[in-house]
Amino acid sequence: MKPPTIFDVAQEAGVSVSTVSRHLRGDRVRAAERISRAVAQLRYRPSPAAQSLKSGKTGAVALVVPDITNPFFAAVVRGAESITAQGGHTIFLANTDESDTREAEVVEDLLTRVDGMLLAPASEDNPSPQRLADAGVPTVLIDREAPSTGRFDTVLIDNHGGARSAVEHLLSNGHERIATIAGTVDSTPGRFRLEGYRAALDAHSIELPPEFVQPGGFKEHGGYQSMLRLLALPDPPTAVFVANNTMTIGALRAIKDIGVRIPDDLSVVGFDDHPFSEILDPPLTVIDRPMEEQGALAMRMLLSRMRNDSSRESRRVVLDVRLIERASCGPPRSAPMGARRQAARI
Amino acid sequence: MKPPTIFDVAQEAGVSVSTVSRHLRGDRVRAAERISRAVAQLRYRPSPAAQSLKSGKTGAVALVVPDITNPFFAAVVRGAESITAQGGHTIFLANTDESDTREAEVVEDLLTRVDGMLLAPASEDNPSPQRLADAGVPTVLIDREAPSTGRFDTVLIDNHGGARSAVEHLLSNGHERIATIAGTVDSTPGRFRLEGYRAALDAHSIELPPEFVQPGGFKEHGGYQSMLRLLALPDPPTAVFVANNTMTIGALRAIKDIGVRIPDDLSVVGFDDHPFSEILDPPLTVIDRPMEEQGALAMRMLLSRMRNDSSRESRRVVLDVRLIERASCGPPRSAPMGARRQAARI
DNA sequence: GCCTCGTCTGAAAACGGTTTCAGAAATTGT
DNA sequence: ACAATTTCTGAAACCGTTTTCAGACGAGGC
Repeated sequence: MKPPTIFDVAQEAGVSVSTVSRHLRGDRVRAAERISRAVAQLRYRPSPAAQSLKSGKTGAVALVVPDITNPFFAAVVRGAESITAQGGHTIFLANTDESDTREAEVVEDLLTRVDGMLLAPASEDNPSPQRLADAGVPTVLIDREAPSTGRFDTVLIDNHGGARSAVEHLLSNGHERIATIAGTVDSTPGRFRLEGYRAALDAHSIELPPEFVQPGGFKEHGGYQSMLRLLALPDPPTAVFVANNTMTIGALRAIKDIGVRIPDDLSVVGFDDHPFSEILDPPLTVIDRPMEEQGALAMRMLLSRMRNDSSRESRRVVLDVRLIERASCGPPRSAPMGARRQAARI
Repeated sequence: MKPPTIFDVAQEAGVSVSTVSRHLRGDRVRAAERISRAVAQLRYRPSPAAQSLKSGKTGAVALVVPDITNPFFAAVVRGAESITAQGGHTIFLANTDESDTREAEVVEDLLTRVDGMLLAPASEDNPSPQRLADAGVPTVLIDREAPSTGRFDTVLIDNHGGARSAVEHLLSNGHERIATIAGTVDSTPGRFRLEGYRAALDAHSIELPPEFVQPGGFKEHGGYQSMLRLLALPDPPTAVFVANNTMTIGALRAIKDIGVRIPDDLSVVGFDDHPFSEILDPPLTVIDRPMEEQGALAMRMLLSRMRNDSSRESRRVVLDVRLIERASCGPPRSAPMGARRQAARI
């Protein structure tokens, strides 16, 4: 009934527990054969609790994300998991629901149960990374920075550049009235994507009506409402850059409800690709990034950091993004013929 | 540097470790005030390793799924997580990549680290549930059964009824040449959805050409290939029931590539709803089910089972599904006028 | 003021491993 | 065959908690 202990194995094999322990850890031992048989027969597995009590290591890492149902974070989890699958670490997963207080709770709880943590903080000014640093838990931040606290290993993507190239794609199609549905501004992706958007317009000296920046909060409903507001404007935009995947769904739903046509009436660029993007009508132009790679890289950095005893100085990696051109962008209705012709050639 | 132990707290508060332990577990203690202060000041947190060594409980549950990037399983994880968030259990997550051998590995590894397990087995005849039963780990199966072994608590959905109502919806639109892209037949959902499909056709005495059942393996690529084969048939179907979400994406991509139009040339019903389903053109008719609820319910059953010391006999819960009618189904091209008119009224 | 009773306390023994230490056995060299 | 090594072994300490077991202390009854 009760799981067998190392003592049972020792007894079965007629040796001391020390010998069994040594054999299991790889030492040469005379009774190796008998011990292996006893282990197999009793189906013995060492107790992780006892092992980690002695060693101080838990053999586990935590992975804390704002929302596992977001395909991006699901991909990150998968990428991270594919790395640990080899190296014998198991993964604790926790959702924070984009809430700082919930994040503080789960971090506090996980703190003692893991050897390291992969964290996508809910906001930039939240205290979790600092807490982890204080507790001496190796930590790698994913997708979001913690500028208030010290340096952390971080795996980001080029949010600024991605947003900028999205907007530039729209500009090159002849658009000038380009709006954005922005994410939460106190998160790294939200902030930089908004800045990239602004920078692109700035570079082309295009004035930006304040109502062209709509807060969508990275939520589908926010994207829906924002798009509704944009389309209700007396002088609506001819193109919209939507700053993440879930808001894009909401925005497209609003567009569908209103009856606006893409790309004839409105051009749209989203952020983050999805298998569905390709089969929408029209297929959606998006900024794509290596999602699983981002999770895998973060996990590799975490494992390395856990080995190197936190001596090495912290690294900040920025992954490249790329524009996937599909058919959701075209020239604006009132565009000069040049741009219209140019777009038609694509 | 090193985390403080209960001994440090005892020293700081000027009492014995026993007293500290008692206070933390809720006993009335004279030095309660001083101890609390010492705990707060040292930021003491009991070591889970030591606690579980003593108690035999780990305070963790495992959640083993075939593919976390499948939105269904992501939703299940979220639902399960929302339950444990209250009750103080943390979640180990593992992916099996739909592989029996990988599943055996992770189950074997997790076995000793958790008090209970939520498992969506990769196939129906795999040995993991039996192994868990042998080891005395409370287990609840999600979405997939283990008929070979004994009874387990299981949370299923009405796959048979869902498939059947999907096909009946197509029949009521006047279709008679209805194909299916089936999942892996040795999994519960794959098996029952196929049977439900067959049952519906049988009930209407419709003969079924063998090539109308295409194996898609629950993968996007399989859905793509299957749809290509169906459309290349000399006498192709006028409607297709696709047995899961990922295959549906592939199938729709094939349809788009070929240039077939929905629902004019082909009607389609998918299994599992998705935010994107509504904004496809045309919006996709699907069988929907309570995904997060399925995860939450499974977790509730697991926690209950963990309390009741596995005495109670096992329960098998089947959740209802429902058809969401959208615009991807219409009468077949060659349908009799009656059906065509009837469909138009909808 | 003394005895009894109940409450609170600290020492010590687990829990199941790993690791140090010293001694036993096996090996080598002569 | 004996000493000097080397390899292997078991006893015991330890990791940080919880829990049992007595004993100390204070309160209440006579």
